[in-house]
Amino acid sequence: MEARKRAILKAVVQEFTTSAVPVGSQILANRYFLNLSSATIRNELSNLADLGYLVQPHTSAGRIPSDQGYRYFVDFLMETEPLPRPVKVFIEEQVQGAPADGQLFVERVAMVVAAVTHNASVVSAAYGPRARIKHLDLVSLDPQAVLLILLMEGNLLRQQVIEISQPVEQGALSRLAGRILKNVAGKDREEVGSLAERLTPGVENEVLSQVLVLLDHFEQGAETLVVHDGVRNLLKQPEFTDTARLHEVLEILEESRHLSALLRQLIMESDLQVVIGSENLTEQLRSCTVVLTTYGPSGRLKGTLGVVGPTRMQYGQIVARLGAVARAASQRLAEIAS
Amino acid sequence: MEARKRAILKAVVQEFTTSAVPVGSQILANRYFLNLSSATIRNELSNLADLGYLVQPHTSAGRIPSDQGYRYFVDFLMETEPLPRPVKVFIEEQVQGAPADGQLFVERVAMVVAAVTHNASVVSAAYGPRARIKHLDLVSLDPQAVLLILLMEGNLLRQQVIEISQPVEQGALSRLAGRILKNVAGKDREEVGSLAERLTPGVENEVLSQVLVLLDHFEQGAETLVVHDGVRNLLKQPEFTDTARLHEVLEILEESRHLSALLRQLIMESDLQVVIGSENLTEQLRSCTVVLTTYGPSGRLKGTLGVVGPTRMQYGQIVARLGAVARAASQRLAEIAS
DNA sequence: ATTAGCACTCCCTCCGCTTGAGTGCCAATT
DNA sequence: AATTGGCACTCAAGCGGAGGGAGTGCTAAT
Repeated sequence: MEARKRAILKAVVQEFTTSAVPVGSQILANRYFLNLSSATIRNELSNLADLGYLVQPHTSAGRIPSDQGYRYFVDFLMETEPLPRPVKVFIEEQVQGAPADGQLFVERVAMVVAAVTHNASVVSAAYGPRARIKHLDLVSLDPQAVLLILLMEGNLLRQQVIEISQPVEQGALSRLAGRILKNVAGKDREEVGSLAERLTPGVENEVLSQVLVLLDHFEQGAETLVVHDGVRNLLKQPEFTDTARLHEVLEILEESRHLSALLRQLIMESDLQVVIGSENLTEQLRSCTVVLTTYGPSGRLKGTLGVVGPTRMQYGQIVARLGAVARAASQRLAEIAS
Repeated sequence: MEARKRAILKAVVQEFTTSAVPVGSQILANRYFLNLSSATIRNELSNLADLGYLVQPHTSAGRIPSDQGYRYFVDFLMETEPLPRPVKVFIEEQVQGAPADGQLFVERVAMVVAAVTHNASVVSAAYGPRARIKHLDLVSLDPQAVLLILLMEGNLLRQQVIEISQPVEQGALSRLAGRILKNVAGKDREEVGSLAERLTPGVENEVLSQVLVLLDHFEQGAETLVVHDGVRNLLKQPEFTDTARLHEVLEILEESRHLSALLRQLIMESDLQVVIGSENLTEQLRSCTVVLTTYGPSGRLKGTLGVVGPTRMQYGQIVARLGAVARAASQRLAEIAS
């Protein structure tokens, strides 16, 4: 595309993302292209519309970017905005002070993302199929019931009540837990699996197989480790004055099953993903953009962190800020979840 | 108030809560009072309005209940609806199958409340100042840093990184944890506090004082243990077609600090609380009703569970269903968090 | 290739009109 | 004395047309 067309497309996106009003040739000529007349710009706009980058809400209105227009903008024209000092400070303070607890950590990060992007945020805990067991403990509830406590890398803590075939009292349980831990500490799902196969039946094996169940549960059910925040930010956007739109989005956000599926399917591919409007496979998100990136202290451990908002969002700013939060979160997690 | 006035007020509330349209004398005469003329009912409606139980949106409209009208209805006229069989089954299945983990348990309960009341739900974890320590463990991170894991009654699990003054390796840590646990198991904040005072300085005391910090943190920061769900249900209600209203409510729901403060202040007083519209001390909830009740396996351990919705809600149904969830949750918690 | 000029389109807002549901009151009825 | 039918009155909501204005597309001139 010629340079001038690109410049005009860029101007349209920038103008529209801040004003939310379809932008006309006059405004572009006055604010962005002082050396061109509005008529020239009209011709270019018309061309850009023919090419599919812009659309007109109705005949006598200005232009707004199509999904394809936003796509071109994000791929070729967008400049990531430098972080304003206060935003940088806010992110660092909040994330550096985030609790070690995996669940609380995720909630904190979601809060920060929502605050700095002024959109809804979505964050999943750092986990992965090769995550290692960090600690394990057994607590006696009644003679045959035991609470299994499992701490994974990323400081994800889970508990599960398990039944054992013969009564064991707390002292023996603690020793058993210590013995098992020696074998499984630092191991991942697969390694523990092969360990369990080699073990003769007995209480130790019963516990191990439950550990496996819990690990698998972790894996599929990353659902429980996805949180969202900042829905209130969406309410301020004109595209959500119609509550029907918002209802669709909330259906996704409040159903963590859907949400985790969405994240998993998207984040496979690359480190920064911008999914614009109709590019979304999820029906309910067709009028939204989802921006996702990953964070994590290591290659094994990956969490997702993202933004959900109207397709009209300030891409440059949001990508920059999301990246900053991701870096801070990775760093903090390396400290506390080593 | 005379019986007939009460009957008419009751009819107005019932009609309005389902239709969301101001109710006129005609409809009442036709559907509820076949032996009275609409003129008679008009007189009664006029009286009820003078008494402050009803208001008129405008001169030539029907009547809607005022906050005072709803208050009278809830105090004297409401009949708790019997649970439909499928609802009963749903509640029991979902709550019986709720995970042992305190956090996940709360999330499950919030989902159930939202589903059966068709409103937004708010649930806090079962906790109290006299909650007892159930288990405690120490995990070595690096030589001087230790992860303290604390399991409380109600299966609330928290972790905190603590610094110790001299390096201790994992084996010794585990023995130390066992020793401390012997002393603190089954004790509450106060008992652990007096224990710590009697202890000579040393690593054991350092750990104990951190346990106290964590317990205090639990206490004030019940904030982290309040979840909400079902905001999407509110979007279907005509009173929230204006997004400004919804924004106010979301400000409260999404700020868990506010939310926990709200719950704490409300639930002090009685076991079932219905706070209607302007009765709310919280500015942003002035057009909402909050219905709260408590649940818990014991007197020591109390959680809150509630509904936030428009003042026009089906009080009888919601109170009944909330109660059913509370009972199921108490029972389930007694099983798993003994 | 650019631009001034101009007719044209169409949304938006305002205004007045009509409709209809509902009220309040009065006089008649039981 | 309570109830009721009758009736004038009120006001929101829906409809349709007029006017304004922002913006376009086209044409002809530069």
